[in-house]
Amino acid sequence: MAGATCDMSSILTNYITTLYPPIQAHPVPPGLLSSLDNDKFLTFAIPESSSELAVDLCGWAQNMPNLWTREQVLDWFSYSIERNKWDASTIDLKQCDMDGQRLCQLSRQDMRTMFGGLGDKLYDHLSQLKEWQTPPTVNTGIPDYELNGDPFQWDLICDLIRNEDLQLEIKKERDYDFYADRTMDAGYYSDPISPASPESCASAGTVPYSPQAGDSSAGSDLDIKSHLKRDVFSNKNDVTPNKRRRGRPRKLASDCRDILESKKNKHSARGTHLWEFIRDILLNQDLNDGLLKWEDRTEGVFKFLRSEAVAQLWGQKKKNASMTYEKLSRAMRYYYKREILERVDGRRLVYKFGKNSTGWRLSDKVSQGC
DNA sequence: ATTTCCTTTCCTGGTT
DNA sequence: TAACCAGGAAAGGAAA
Repeated sequence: MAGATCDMSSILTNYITTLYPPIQAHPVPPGLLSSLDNDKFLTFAIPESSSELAVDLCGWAQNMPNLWTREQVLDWFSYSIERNKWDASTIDLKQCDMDGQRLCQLSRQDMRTMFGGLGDKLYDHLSQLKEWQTPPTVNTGIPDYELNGDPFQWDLICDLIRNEDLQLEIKKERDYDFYADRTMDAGYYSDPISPASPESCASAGTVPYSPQAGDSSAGSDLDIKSHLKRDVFSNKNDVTPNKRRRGRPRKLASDCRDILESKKNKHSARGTHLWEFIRDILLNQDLNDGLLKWEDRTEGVFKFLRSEAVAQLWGQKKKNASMTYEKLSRAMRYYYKREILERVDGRRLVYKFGKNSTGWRLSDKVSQGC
């Protein structure tokens, strides 16, 4: 019996690890990892301007704005509205309905006319993105990281490069064999929905989706690489050292992903939301192992096949051994009100993604292994 | 220190 | 009878 429990635990652990691999599992330069374990990490200087720019780079500047689809343009508007804490009700969404080419043709005055006070901010942000999209092809002499196509790794780098001390660490490590002759794995493209959003990570470790596939931000790995190098190694003059980041310091966790997650979403970490956890299982059919299944893929209807096993998995992720389907389902029912889930009446163990859930639609992600 | 969000836990009562 | 559903209430943890 004990053995069986142990086996189950082992299976679940493996499952969790596979679905949400700790970032340490990937090769990260030793200097960087040691810095993560250092308390200094919590109080490192975060230069506002460069950090925000770095976030943008990691999220938006991976595709030429003039190549954005209408959906991507809308996503960008949405992101910008939120980023600037703008009252969305003052924006006529019809004005946002354009593709990237049209967007890039707008002058500052056009933006002002269309979006009022937000127009300047939009124009400036777009200009920054366009500028970052045309980096000089200067060989910095700095070896690349091996990212293994893992978006968490990208996030880690994005996070680290905003940190002056870590920049020094990186330089110290520049001759370390670890990076030597490494090349970038082009297996991942970040989601434009929002920089480092949960959605962008939904396909993490699953199936990279192609920029040609239509909806997502594209952009070559070379673009990103150039951006990273520029931010890490070229913008030293922009840095204001030892300025503490606003708000509560991030918790130092053994799981580096937690550290990264804390900045991505107002209140949640990637995969921490139950509905995202469920979604990710559904999108990882190879790992699903009969836990959940799509009843109607296009409508977002799914069914729990092994409800208690899913609950245990959720509990394992939340380090809560007492999680049950009863409790999990209560949390699921709270999503009805927020329209993240919709009721499916008369069907046991069946739920449906609602309009406020993202990342599960076939149009959201092409080729997610579903 | 406070507020907000997202659960988690417990519960009662109903349905399949 | 067991399993599940619905939702109220209170509380906890984390982040802002």
